[in-house]
Amino acid sequence: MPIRGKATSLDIAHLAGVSQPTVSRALRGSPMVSEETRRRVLAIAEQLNYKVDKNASNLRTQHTGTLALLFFEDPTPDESAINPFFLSMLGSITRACAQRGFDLLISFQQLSNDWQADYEDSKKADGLILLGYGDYLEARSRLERLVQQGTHFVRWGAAQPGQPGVSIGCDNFQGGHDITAHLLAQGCRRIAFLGHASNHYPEFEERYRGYAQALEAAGLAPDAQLQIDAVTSEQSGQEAADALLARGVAFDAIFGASDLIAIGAMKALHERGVRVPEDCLVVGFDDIPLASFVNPGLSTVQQDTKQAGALLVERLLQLIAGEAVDNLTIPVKLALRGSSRRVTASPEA
Amino acid sequence: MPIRGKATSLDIAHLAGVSQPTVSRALRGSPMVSEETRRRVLAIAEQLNYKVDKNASNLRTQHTGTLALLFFEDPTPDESAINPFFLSMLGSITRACAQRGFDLLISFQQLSNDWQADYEDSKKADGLILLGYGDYLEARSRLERLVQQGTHFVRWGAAQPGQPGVSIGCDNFQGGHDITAHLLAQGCRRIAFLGHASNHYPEFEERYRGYAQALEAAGLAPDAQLQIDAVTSEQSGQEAADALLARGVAFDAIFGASDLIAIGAMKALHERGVRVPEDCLVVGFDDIPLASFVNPGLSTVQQDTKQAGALLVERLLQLIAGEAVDNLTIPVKLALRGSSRRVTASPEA
DNA sequence: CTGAAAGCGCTTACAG
DNA sequence: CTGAAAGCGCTTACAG
Repeated sequence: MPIRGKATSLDIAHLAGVSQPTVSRALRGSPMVSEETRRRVLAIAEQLNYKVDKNASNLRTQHTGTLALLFFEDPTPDESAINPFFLSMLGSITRACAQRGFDLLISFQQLSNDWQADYEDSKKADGLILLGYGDYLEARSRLERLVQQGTHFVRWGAAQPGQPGVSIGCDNFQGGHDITAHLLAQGCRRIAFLGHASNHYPEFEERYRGYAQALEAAGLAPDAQLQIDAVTSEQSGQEAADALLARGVAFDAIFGASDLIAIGAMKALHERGVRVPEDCLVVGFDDIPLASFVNPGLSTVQQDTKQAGALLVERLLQLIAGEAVDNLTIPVKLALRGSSRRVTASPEA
Repeated sequence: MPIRGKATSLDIAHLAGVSQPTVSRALRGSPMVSEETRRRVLAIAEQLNYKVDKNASNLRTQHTGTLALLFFEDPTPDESAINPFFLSMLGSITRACAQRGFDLLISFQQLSNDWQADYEDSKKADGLILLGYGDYLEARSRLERLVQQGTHFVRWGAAQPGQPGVSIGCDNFQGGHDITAHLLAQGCRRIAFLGHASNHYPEFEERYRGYAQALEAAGLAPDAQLQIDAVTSEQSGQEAADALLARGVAFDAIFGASDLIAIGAMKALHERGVRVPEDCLVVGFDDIPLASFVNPGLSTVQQDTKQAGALLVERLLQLIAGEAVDNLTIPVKLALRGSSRRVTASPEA
């Protein structure tokens, strides 16, 4: 038994009086090994605290048992500010990986100039999970390159026809529709939309389309004066709400394309003395943990991150196994709180 | 040039008309290769989109270029609820790793029964970063085993004499002292401490000791009636505050041993009609993002997670390089907000 | 059920 | 400056 350095399967073989391949078989639970031999090998392995060398076995088998998670967010000013929604996803993805016996390698793409970081090419991972709302049109060519290289990957985001690779996303359209219908049911007629509504941000665009359809179903036309661009950050939401106020147009509700936008907007309204929900209802999208903490609580569209993480991992594994995998859209539901509760009586904290 | 499968260094060697070791040297920037050869090799490698097989090179060199981050929290009821403080750490650790060219493997220990998951033994990582506030006495034997096995690791937490391995932590004592002194300066005399104050939770214990010393410096004695056990969660903080109220003892401030505890306590106070800060000041510890969002904003002790993450990685790398590394304590500072602002005039939102 | 042999794709002395 | 050789620690046909 070697004092220095970790034990190898050969050490165990010597001690057990068998060949090294037999040790390998015993350890991997092969049926081609007698019970007695297996027991002996296992006991010695345990005693030596032996662990299979992953590099050696990966090299031999040509797969890694590892998935890589790549965040490709727009670079944020404060680098520690990861979008809280993706943080929730991180948790569920980590768990899904662990349950299936895979390790997770994570990376933030801001730092890396070679985009997909070649995790799969360099045999560090069997496949990639892509997370992030950046400019889709910019990302698109990179996705195409991944497809072309035969890289296995799944992406969280709007599933659209003709797009490269496999996407899994929530039903942004339905979510946008339902939350808008909710505002309409509260009596709102002038609902502002804060967020990009272009094909650069397909998730937001879908939410906008749902918003527009709900309006039209109620006999209202979307008013361009009530839409202001914004990306997912509090700061951006605050600026957008300020810009909306500066336009001087009337509005009775704000739909933030993400919770961060909505929360930033609430802050702006508060600073200008516009009361939520008395003077203006506010809703968001995502249901990040913060949504239930702001005052009043933010009504929003809830994405099931637990299910999403599990599905991303499951589908990626299918892809790696060579199965065909389709895009997938996950249903959403509303989480209604104080920010969209029409008050008729006297306000209370 | 092979159509199927990734290119290897041998493929490149054939195409460049050199031996395979020469390709390896050229790619790794060895000075023992002529400029002309290097250029030729590099060009072909690029064209073939060649990437070094990490398993092969790791196996050969016997290190991985990967660090593993292990969360060992007490299992939480809602599994997606990772302590937000550690989430901030995750961000800064990821960045520090990337800057130094290391990959990060992450794992949540709740799922794994073999504790340190043997990342280093199985050659998946060169070293471990341990993150989590669990029961220290339970963790201790495991830390000892890691030391005994010669595993390289650093741990975030209270640095105490005689403890196994290297710990890096913030100055919990000073933080507890300073925030308590702040409350005293606001005129508080009956300050409750919500959180465990035993050696099972050394970080909390240190914060408690700082609290006690500040009280004593002001001529006050810590009152056991004003201390209630709690772990880091909103729920636990809420229960602790309820228990405090149930005791019927007078208090004019609450020091939550973590922000989550403090925020839970604020919720409990609010439900009982106790106003913050009019009737009772509240402070926490950590400065999680949520702290500035609750209403009123939570005064707290700020830990510099950016610096902490960088230091954890730096020290771990030193350890791996065989250097001696000491425990380290990072200074803290106060982040004062509305929850500890004594109001004399009329209250306002 | 077990062993001898080959090979995964690199890196690194060792010669020249 | 370059090549032939060895070997990192496994897994998997191939024989028996």
